[in-house]
Amino acid sequence: MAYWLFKSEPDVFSWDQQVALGDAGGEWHGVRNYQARNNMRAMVPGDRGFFYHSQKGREVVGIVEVICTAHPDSTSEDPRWDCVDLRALRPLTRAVTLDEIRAEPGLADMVLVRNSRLSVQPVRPEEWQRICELGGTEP
DNA sequence: GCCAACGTTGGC
DNA sequence: GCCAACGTTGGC
Repeated sequence: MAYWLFKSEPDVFSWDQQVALGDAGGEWHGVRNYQARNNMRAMVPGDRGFFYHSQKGREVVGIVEVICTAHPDSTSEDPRWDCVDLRALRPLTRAVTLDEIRAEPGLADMVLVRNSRLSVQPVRPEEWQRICELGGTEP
């Protein structure tokens, strides 16, 4: 199983909205960046992801599950853009902020820190473990 | 709201 | 295929 991180501005699409979609989940649409798209193409059902609030919050707030492989993004006519579907699994007991992540020696090399603009990014197993610990939830 | 970092586009 | 111009993202 692989781990990922999905970024969203809470004003546009928040964790609460993801939760409201229920177990059926929904498309992670709107990504128009090749690197982010390629990451979604590499996903398989069962992969896990952190749900991160950018701009307002700047913190990891929950855990999602990838529920299907990449397919055309229904919000684009352009066949280049694919996306996966996600469903909310559980919130973190407490959100883990970007500042905390930066302050953790073991997390300093996260893509979130190194390339803050990439909206869908891979997470290493040890990073996953550590953020789950900080967030007070099972990995 | 500003600006640095990064990605994309298009002229050559 | 290079690179300048432009647009977007996201932290501050």
